Amino acid sequence: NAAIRGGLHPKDWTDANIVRMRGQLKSMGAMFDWTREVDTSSPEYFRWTQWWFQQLFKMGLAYRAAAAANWCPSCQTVLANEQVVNGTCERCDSLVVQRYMEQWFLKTTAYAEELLHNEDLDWPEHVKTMQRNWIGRSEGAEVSFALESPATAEGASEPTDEVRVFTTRPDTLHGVTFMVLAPEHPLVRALTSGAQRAAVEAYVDAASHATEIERQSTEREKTGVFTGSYCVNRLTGRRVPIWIADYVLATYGTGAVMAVPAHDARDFEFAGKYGLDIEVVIAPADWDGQPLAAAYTEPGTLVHSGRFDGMPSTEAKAAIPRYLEDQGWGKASIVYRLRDWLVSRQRYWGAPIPMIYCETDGIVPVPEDQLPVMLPYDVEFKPTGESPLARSEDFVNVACPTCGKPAHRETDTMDTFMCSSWYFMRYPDARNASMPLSREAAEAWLPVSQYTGGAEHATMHLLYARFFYKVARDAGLVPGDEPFTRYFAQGQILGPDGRRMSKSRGNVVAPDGQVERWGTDTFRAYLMFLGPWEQGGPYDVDGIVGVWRWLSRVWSLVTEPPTLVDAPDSTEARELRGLAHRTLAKATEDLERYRMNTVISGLMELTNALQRTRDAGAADRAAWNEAIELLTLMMAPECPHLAEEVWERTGHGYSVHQQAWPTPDPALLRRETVEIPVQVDGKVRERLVVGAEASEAEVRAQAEAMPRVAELLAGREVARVVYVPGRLLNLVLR
RNA sequence: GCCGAAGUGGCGGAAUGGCAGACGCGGCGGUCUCAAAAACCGUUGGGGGGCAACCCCCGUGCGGGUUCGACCCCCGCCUUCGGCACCA
Repeated sequence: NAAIRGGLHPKDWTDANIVRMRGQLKSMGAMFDWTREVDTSSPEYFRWTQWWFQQLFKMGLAYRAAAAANWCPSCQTVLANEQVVNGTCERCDSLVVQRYMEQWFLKTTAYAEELLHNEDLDWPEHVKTMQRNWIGRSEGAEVSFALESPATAEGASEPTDEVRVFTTRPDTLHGVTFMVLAPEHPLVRALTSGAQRAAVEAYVDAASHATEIERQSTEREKTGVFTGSYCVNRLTGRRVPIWIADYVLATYGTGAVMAVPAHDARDFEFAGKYGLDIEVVIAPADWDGQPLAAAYTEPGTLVHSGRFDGMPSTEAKAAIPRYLEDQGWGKASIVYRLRDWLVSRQRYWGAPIPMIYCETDGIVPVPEDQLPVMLPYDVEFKPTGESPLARSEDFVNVACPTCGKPAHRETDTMDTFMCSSWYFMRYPDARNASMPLSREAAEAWLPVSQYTGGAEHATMHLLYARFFYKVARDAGLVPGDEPFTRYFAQGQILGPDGRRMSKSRGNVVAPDGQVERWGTDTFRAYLMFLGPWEQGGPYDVDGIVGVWRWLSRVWSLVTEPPTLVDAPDSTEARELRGLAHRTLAKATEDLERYRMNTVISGLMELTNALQRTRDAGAADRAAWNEAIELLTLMMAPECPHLAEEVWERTGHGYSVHQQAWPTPDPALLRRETVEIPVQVDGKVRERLVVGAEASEAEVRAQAEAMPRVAELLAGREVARVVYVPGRLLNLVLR
């Protein structure tokens, strides 16, 4: 889309961006091993993305199925969700419809259970929670309801005599009074009676214009239409009307739900609105046999449930599915909210899907020695009504690898998430021309010990990458089970408009201007100083001059030092060394937690103290040199260029970046005296300087001797004394 | 709507049960300068009192709670941001 807007070919635009961003990364002093650079849009890389696709196909993890895509009838093209605005096309305002076509899926659900278990990963808890909720495991039962007369589902050849539903409440099965299918359910057309046809078709059409987010809104009023057909609850023999409603999604469970209005709030509301029966089957403890005023969703005792009467509902959740299984009417079942991954894109700019369709041999992978399937450069990539590659006859027409007869290539390309799901597995062996990576390289480097990326990737990229890694493991390519043992979710620097910087929004601000004006070290340190790394915020360079001033002060300390004398036991010398080591202790701790902003502020404080010492005229030689040396070492990660220069000027050899991170001296961390607040009834009234190890009695006596404290205590009785050594004293009055 | 996160001076933020506002920007006052910029020094949450050293009250989105003590923990709300499967 950016290329179309800019009137450029996507490849030229991408290549230009790569050159530019490579330069930006280097200008910012980012240190990478460039021999391992990977470009996911290069044939050397996407050859292996295609190899992965075939690997998944051979492992039975890739399959074709019909799936909906947003379709603009006027532009004749598939739209991304982002391009659909209020149900209409962002380009031409036409009403967007759902168009069904055969597309490729990857079986992410095959790994749902394993992906759910992320508790041992050293990742932020909120990201792990989001993933678990996204995968959304639900335990329940799949239950078969008998159709009154057989019906043929869309796309099926044989009629069926049942509708299957998934429910998390099998204990309420005897209270089913209606059934609801998703409007897209394949049986809808067959089950619709003549009298209901117009209403059902209108409803299905309306539902195709609503987004999934709208349909799942719990505030939106539930609507639905009766199909005119019935099915039978095998357990009770009850005749159950079949409805359709858009709050039921075709993509979850079986795309059909049984409705128990007495024990589900949504069903209760729906039954009330359409005058459907409400049958109580779980009795609350104090139930008087009267109709319920609202759905009762808590545990209780089964009633009107035949052989299960009197059973606690918690027990019935297991007993009823067991019974269903014995009868052949259903079974206990677990479903996941997670869906299989649709990877087909009807777009030009992507890795071609390396498959061939032959009338005789069906779906045939392109032979491995013919990979990569190249993406032709000279193709009309603007929207035309079909996949752009389908218009290139040279691309489409191919001999079947099996029988040699004319066949045609798949013309869809892969979701770019495919390319980004395994790139980190390529870094260990980026130039390997015979396989995606060797086992030796994988053993040496994987899994990734520290991964970093925005939390916006929590449920998609990070989950796809975990899926890919497990597939790679099962293919014997990589060690371990997880790609990223440790992960840090950085915040995002937003555009000046406060929204995410994005090529499609056009609000991207490049760092070049600031690097040019202030230099790399100032810009780097400023980015770190802006705020907590996991937080992010709007891009705003107003404060950058403060970092520039700081670095200028550091420079002046080195070029214009004080007169150095030998006075190692002076108070000033001891205080300077103590401050330097306390700063080091804090920086060490902060760096481990990636709190770069407080590392910088600590270094600024140390610099300010050094400047005060310098301005006083003279300093102890050893203490001064030690403080400057520690400051330089602590600055090396943030301001690598200035740190190197200072390192050399203070008489050290090359290089500061080859020094070990220093260790604080514990003896210097202890303060001899501390100032603690004296509180009376929780309010600070005085401050007291005491020895760090002073006892409660000692401190209390000193505090009570202070005139203001004595005044506040006059005539009152101290009921309680709270003393936290080194922190505070609190005198609580009666 | 659902899932996740965040709300602190004019601004970015610090403090994760113990002195709210470290560090920095900006503002104000000053030094230097013919002047301006830059640089440097001082000052800076709001309100009130005192000639003054200082003192008092209020204050971390809103309402409640726990605690000697709450920005921090608990309950309920509000707002903003991220994600919601074709932006990546």
